[in-house]
Amino acid sequence: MNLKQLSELLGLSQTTVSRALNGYPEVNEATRERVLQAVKETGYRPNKAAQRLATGKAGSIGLVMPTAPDHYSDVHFGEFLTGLGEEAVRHDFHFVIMPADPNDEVGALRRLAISGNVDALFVAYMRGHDPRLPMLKSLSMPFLVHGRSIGSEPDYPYLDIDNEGAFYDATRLLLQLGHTRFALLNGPEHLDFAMRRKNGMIAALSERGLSLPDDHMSHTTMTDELGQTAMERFLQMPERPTAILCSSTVLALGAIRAVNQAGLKLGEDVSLIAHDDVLPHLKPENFSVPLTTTRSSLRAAGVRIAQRLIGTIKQDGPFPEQELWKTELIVRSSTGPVPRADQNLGGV
Amino acid sequence: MNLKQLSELLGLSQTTVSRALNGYPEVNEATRERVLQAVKETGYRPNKAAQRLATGKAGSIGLVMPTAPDHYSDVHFGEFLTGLGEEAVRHDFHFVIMPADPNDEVGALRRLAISGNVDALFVAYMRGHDPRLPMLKSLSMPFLVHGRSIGSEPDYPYLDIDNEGAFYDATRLLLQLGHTRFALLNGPEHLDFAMRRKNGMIAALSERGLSLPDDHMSHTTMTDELGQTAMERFLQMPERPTAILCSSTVLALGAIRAVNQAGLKLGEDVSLIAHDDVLPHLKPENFSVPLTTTRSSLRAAGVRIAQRLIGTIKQDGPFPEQELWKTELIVRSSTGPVPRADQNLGGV
DNA sequence: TGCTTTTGTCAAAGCGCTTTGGAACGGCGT
DNA sequence: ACGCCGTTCCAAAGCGCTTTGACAAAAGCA
Repeated sequence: MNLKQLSELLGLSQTTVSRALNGYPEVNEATRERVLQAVKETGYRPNKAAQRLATGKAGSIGLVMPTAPDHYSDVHFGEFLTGLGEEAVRHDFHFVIMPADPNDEVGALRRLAISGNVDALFVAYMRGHDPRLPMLKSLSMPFLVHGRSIGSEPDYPYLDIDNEGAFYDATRLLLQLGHTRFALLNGPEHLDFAMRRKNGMIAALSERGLSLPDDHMSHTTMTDELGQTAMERFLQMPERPTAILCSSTVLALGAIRAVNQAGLKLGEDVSLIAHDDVLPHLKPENFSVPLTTTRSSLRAAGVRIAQRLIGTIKQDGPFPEQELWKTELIVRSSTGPVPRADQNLGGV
Repeated sequence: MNLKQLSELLGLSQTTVSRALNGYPEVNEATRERVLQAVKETGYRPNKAAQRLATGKAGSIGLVMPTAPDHYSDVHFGEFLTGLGEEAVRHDFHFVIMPADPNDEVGALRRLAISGNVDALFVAYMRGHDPRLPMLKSLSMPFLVHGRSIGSEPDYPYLDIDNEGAFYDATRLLLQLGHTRFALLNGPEHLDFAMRRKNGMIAALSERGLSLPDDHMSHTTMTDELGQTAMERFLQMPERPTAILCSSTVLALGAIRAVNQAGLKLGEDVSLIAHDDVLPHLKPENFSVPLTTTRSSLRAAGVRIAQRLIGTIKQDGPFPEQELWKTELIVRSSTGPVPRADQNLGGV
């Protein structure tokens, strides 16, 4: 069943049917209804290839999937992709994926761009001075990045959350509660978001004349096991930290296991604030001690990025080039005043 | 630059140029050379959409990417995808990916099929009685599965490795070395390959009148941390197992850490055989005690699957419908005779 | 030499859609 | 009655490629 057959069936011209389908104003509402009805009955679906040829739009956005262990072992990426996918399906867009050796991300991105299969590109997992950025800019194809890249000219379209602000605020809260000995469970060190969170934390600390020694930071892939291991190390320190910042609720899950196994009480002996990406299977309010968090939905970011990308392709715009989402600081029970015994002991 | 312009430039007809490009025989070799040369100089690339429209082929294969934590936290999938991608790039094919809620895999697969964006479908991570299979069969679109599905009618095209055989052989080797107390570090219980490996192991054991109690099996996502945890549990048993089978070298990595930390010697106190997917960053011969393995390259499987899928689409066939790859049993130093002290103690 | 094959090339007809430039029609004012 | 406008629809021209059917030119055969 194609447009021609459908239009013959309806006794209309192809033009009219096409316009009815694509929401053009110059077609009678009654006619449009009739067309829509016929589409339902016949199960007509426009041929994608023909649409692509006629419009010059592929209806797809490209992304290269790095096959490095770092990226894969990451439920966060899955959650984000789900958001992207949700919105894409809604507009009948799809993703073209190119698996690539992590050493050849730039090349893979270029190949994807010139393949003619995509209208726009998307990248994530930004690093400092990210080499993909100059490449994308030279490409004359719309693109959007999730996150930012420290050290790069900030003249590219992005969506990011205010990582510095989030961890700055979280640190301030803990400082106000009297804590002076801090530690950080962070994501992989080379990733932009991890750097920014660290910076935000350090900024707040230095306002009080405190610093954060290297051995009080852990940079790992964000799994619960690694969170536990790192936390165990912190807890074995002679002057163990009482205030922990944590880049993910997944890391926090492990960290809290370590706290419990050490016979300590979360929110009393140890205060912890985690960043909450709103993962559906891991709700901070359901932890045995509900978690104080900085919150920003990863899935919502995916939805928004898909929206902007698709909007740009369809030229629905204009969209803001750069969006920086504030996070919410939600106080629950995992934070409390510094324990009496640890007061006035001075910072690390 | 399009075909028309290119042909005018060359003083040839579009037909001839098109034929020269697509390897048809009825064009003079000298002419073909000339065309190819011009393509290089002008950087001409055929318009994908037009090709799709003219040929009816999309030049792409679809896969739904489950966003469940299980699948993501899996370097194995990345390695496999790399193989697929390698071969796809070679033929200028691409993947269309649809991220999907794990509860809606079947629906996502159907949407992908009717979207008109793909010529063929690919699925992996098969489970028993997999509900995707009947759906795919009803679809009149070529598909290929990696793995098999216990409990399903075996009338679908697949590529799988002989998981039963691999673990049967591995178990026999350990039995011949005198071991009687076994344990298994396996992948997620509901996945077909894990079931088959367990079955192969149990088959070999029962030939000697041995069995494998539930607490001597661990079913987890295949990360090194979880391998370590599970192994620690095995080693704390009053009659600790001396022979370990392991579904991945990644699990083995953690397991061996546990062995070392318990002050035991691999290949002497404990023998271990792991399945080796030939992950580039984890070579069994580079372990401090080189690992005895059952080997089958996951990347090679990816390449082969892409070949078959692309071949089917291009009707290059015929390909065998079902392929079952034998694994190699490669003996290195992580296996040795049962320790003297543990001899004749009887199986679990 | 005249005849049939083979070889190398071409013009033109799609593939199924979007979109441009008009045309038919009714309602309005004069 | 006429001309003019806005609305609603249509015919036809692409989009860039593949492929069919035909045709010259070259080659093989008698």
